[in-house]
Amino acid sequence: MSGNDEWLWGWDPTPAIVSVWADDTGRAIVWRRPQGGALIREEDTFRPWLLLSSLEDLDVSGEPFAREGEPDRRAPVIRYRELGGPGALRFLVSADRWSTLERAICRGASRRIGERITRLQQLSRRERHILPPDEQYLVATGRTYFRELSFAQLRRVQFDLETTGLDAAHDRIFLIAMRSPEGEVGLIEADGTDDAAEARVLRRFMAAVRRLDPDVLENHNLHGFDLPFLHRRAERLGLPLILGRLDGVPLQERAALRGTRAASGDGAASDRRVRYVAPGRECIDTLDAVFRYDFAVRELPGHGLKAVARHFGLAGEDRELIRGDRIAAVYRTDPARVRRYAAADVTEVAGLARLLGGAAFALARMAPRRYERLADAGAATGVIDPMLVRAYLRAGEALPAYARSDGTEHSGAALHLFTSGVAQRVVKADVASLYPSLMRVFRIGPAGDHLQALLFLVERLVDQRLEAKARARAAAPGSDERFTQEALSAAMKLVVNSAYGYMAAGEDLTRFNDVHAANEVTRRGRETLRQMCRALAERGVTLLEADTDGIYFAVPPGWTEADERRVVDEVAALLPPLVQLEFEGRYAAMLSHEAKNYALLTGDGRLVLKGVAFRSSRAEPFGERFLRQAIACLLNDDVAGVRRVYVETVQALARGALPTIDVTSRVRLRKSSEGYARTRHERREFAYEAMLHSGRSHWRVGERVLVYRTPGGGRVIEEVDDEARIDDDPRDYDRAYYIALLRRTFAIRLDRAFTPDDFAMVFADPRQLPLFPPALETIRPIATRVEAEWAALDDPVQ
DNA sequence: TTGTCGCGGGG
DNA sequence: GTGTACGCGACAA
Repeated sequence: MSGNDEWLWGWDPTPAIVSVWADDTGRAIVWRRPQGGALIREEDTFRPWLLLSSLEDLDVSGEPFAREGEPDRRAPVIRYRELGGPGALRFLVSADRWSTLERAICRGASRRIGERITRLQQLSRRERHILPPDEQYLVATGRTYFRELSFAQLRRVQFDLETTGLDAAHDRIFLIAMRSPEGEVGLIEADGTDDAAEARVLRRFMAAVRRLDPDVLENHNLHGFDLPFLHRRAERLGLPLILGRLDGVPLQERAALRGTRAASGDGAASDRRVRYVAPGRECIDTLDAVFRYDFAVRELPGHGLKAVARHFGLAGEDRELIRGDRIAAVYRTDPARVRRYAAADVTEVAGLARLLGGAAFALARMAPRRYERLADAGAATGVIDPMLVRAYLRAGEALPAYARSDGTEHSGAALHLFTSGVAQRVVKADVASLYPSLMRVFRIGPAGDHLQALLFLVERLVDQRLEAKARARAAAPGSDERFTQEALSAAMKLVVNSAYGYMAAGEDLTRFNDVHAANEVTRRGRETLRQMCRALAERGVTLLEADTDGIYFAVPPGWTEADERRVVDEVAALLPPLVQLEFEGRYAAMLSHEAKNYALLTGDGRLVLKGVAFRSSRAEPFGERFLRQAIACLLNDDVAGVRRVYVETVQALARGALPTIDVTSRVRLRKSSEGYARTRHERREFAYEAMLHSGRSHWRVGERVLVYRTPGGGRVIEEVDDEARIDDDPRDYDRAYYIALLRRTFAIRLDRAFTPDDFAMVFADPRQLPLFPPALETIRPIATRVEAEWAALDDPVQ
């Protein structure tokens, strides 16, 4: 083990920390659950601290202070240590409590700059580095969460509110579902509709939280809906909302960009955004995990609980679905349905949290931050920055000041479209973790990081990740150990892949960002991609598309998979060590439409669509289905089939044979009916006109509807969750409009596959031309070289 | 047409 | 003492 592994994992061995609460008085409360058993609460103390670039403010403050370890008769409570190295923030100043530091430094600073300052945060960011108390504690002690504890040993409770609406100003909570760590679902229901009944629900909820005593509270959109709603209702009812482990301490606020708008004292909405904190417990929002997941994978149909649970196979066959704005009404007539619905919610959340939550859990073993902060932080600024700060302080080195921008723009990755249209025998090759590899090969790290701590983190985490993956493979499937090692591996991957993003982060975001270093990484990346493209082209393949770290190319007829692998290996051998080009997959055919927009046909006949041109959640279902069918024919070299699909779709539309649902698109109403009434005379908007035309003169902001065009305007179909009412099928849609739309927005996505004349023939109006003109037989899909891209292959990289 | 802003989710 | 994505639609210029 390398001595500097402290930079990765901290150094204090205290196991099983499940929550930390620290305050300005230097008191820290640490909750631990060794081996997943009984909870232990420990009191600790620490000296609140900050970093300063000079001691001048302390000097002029008149407050006695002294270097650490230096005897002084006046026994000052403020002590400092001067850190080494070239960094600007070189004085680590501490006191027995924060207010002592604040008073002294602010007094001095006020004198120095001739302006009254009362908070240390008011000092220029160049002059100080301040962490919240819990992070001061974790950085100073080298402790981290969850040592020797598995995810399964955490006590996690899920809860979900059912309310009469979305607006906490007048809607109420009438039911709360809870799921215990043992998997039991309980319901707390209102026994009336007045304040007193709702207050009883809240009190029973607080008691249940106290009794179950979870380390973690979870729900989907917990920070966006449930906690703010609870907070607001409790405030209205004059009830202190105590969900944490500190006696009598209600929910606290913390600033968070992705939080909800805080109500200022007078009740008016302020610009400040907050998230709520329950001291002693960690509030984990599965929506954050879903975002983080989909950011990398980009596969989810939506981010809502129901859609995600279904996507991951967590939803039961008989999952109860109720449209959001019907829940309260359904509860009055059929409460059992709402109970099943709420129970399904908490059950799915528990599954989702386990499925996607491992990475954040593992991150909390590394970075000196609370688990709930690591779950919602961006990986670069939220994880790496605290780790680097801890590394520097551990090494006794000063932190650099925020680098002033010299105006250099950040330059990005390369993207080349070499060929558009249809290609057969397609291979995908890519470099795993290109940017971290380039950082290692060329020793590219931030200029201000003279300890090269970021490079050290990347190198050690790449190695340790291989070990974690091996341990995961060795563990029994489904076991705790397997889960833990996979989670560690995922967390390490997240950190490694964020190292580049960390350097590219905005100038005030991180201590060590460096746009020049980031640009050097992308420049090397572009160079490497270009080198791979050239080397492949020299070996007789047809380049199709190259993006950042991956290349699609087509091989000549007669090549076997062994030939394909051989060229990839040959090209891989030309690259720097550590930059590993891999054979990623092979496909029967590809339709390349635009850069990042293409369709692939796999060897076993599956169609994979990528890019907004082919995957749009807003597209009308008939168009989406047409695209899938037509592209499947096209990639199977069946042009007559493309024509047939087109003709059939046109005819079905013309006859009104398609159900109405197939021509709808999904919209969200952002203006209220009153709001739209005010602007309607200036500007008519289709979705609202469709509402009015359907006899819906009142709606709520945020309501989702399915809209479609009729000859006179438009109409709407309501949705029950993601399911439309299938009995709502008047088929009064504007047939000519949808036939035109089919060609204008869907057929056009196959235009790269044909010459203009052939395209006109394949997609000719079947009502004016023969359905299957004989010339169709001779039409073959084409591919077109983008000559400029090929020519530029030999240019020097910018 | 082009640029800026806000959303994504929850009942 | 907070800090992202990315692509899209709505709206303003």
